[in-house]
Amino acid sequence: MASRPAPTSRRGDTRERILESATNLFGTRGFDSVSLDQIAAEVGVAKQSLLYWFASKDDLVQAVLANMATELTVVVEAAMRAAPDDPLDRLEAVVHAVFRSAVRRPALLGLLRELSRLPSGATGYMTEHLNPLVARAVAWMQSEMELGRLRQGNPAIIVAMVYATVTGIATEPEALRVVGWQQDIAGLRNLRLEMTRFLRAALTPEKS
Amino acid sequence: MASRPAPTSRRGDTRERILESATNLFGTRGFDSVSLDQIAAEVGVAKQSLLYWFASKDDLVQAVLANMATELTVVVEAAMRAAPDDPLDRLEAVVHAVFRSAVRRPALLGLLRELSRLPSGATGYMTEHLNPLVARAVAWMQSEMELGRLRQGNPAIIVAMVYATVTGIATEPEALRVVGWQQDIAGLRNLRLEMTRFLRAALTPEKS
DNA sequence: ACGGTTATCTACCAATTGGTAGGGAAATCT
DNA sequence: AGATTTCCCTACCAATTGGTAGATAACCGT
Repeated sequence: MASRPAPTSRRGDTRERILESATNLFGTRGFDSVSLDQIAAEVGVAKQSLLYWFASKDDLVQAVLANMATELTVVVEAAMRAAPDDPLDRLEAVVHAVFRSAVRRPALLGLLRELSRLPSGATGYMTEHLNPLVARAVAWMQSEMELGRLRQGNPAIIVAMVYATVTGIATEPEALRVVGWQQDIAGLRNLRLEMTRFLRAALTPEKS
Repeated sequence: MASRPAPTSRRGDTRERILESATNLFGTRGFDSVSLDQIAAEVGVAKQSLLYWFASKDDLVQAVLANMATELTVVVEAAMRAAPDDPLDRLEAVVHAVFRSAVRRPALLGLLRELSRLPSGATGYMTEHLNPLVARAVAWMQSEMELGRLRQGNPAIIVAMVYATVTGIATEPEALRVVGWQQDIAGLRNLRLEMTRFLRAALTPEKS
């Protein structure tokens, strides 16, 4: 009685497909709002298959976060390396890269914002994971300030502020729709340009 | 058999106490993550008392959002009226007021960010509620731009960007802690000043 | 003093949650 | 070939979820 359908011939990418779906759902709807059943349904697999690959929901969350951290790190570092030397140009390149990633995959920055809701254990893990990236950003900004190539200020807070601006814009399309922004290709381009000008203006050194 | 404890002599403020707790919990932990039992426990009342005052969880959410919208509107409009005429000073005053509210009550802006997760029905309701406020902000910014008293740009997007910056900073203390910010009174003051300088720099008109 | 309204409670309930137990097909190893 | 491991499944389960039913006590106007 060959009643059970053959394993649907999906190649051994189940684990990655779970991670993919979980990332998108967690990042857009929040951790608690997404059930294992929903993820399983989207992947097209039984819930217990999730629990085979990830021992618990917490484990899955952690894997998703780790994934996101490395993905983000790769994007930022690649943009950083390829960018010109002038700090404003460089910042623009990084923001552009992150923004493009976020548009293609809104869950990416959404996950970052979800961190505040986690039982603080995972937060610690993540900060540890992202700390090198953040520390380098702060150090870089500080040194550029000292060279007078960026506006003076508290580099740590300013890094946080740039992060807040980009993340907020990228993860809250509602806020943009409320002010009447059109979500099409032209609108997206315009948004990016406007954001770039905003950040440039915010960070350009005062001509002393 | 006077076994049941007398209604604890709490004055008829149950409804407001429910709204208060619900606002804080929803705003900090998210809608789906907070159960009616949790709210009831915090208020010190049976869950069915919540359902007496609010027919369903959705009703409660809606009431919380309406509350938040008016509260925010009051804060912004009061600051707007009391502020000086210069647009940068005025913006600073409004940001200051909103920021102070948000620090005292982190859930306020947190709720705003939660909107993206709602089943889009409530989103529509909220945009309708907040639209006047937003529309006036955009119109004001546009006219000031035309007068050359603010940096030129797309006023709608810039309003959204200022919102994103302030909201992000106010609702994501984790992001600040990652960059090494100290959450004390001095740190808070410093944060506010730095944010003000950031926004001023971003919006000051280019000397043509 | 009394009938209705107001406000709160206890007792349930069906659905959903994250998770366990264990079975079976297929691939891999010896 | 036979044993073992890998991968996914069906069948359950206890706890929690939002919500219903209905009782009870206090208050209120008459």
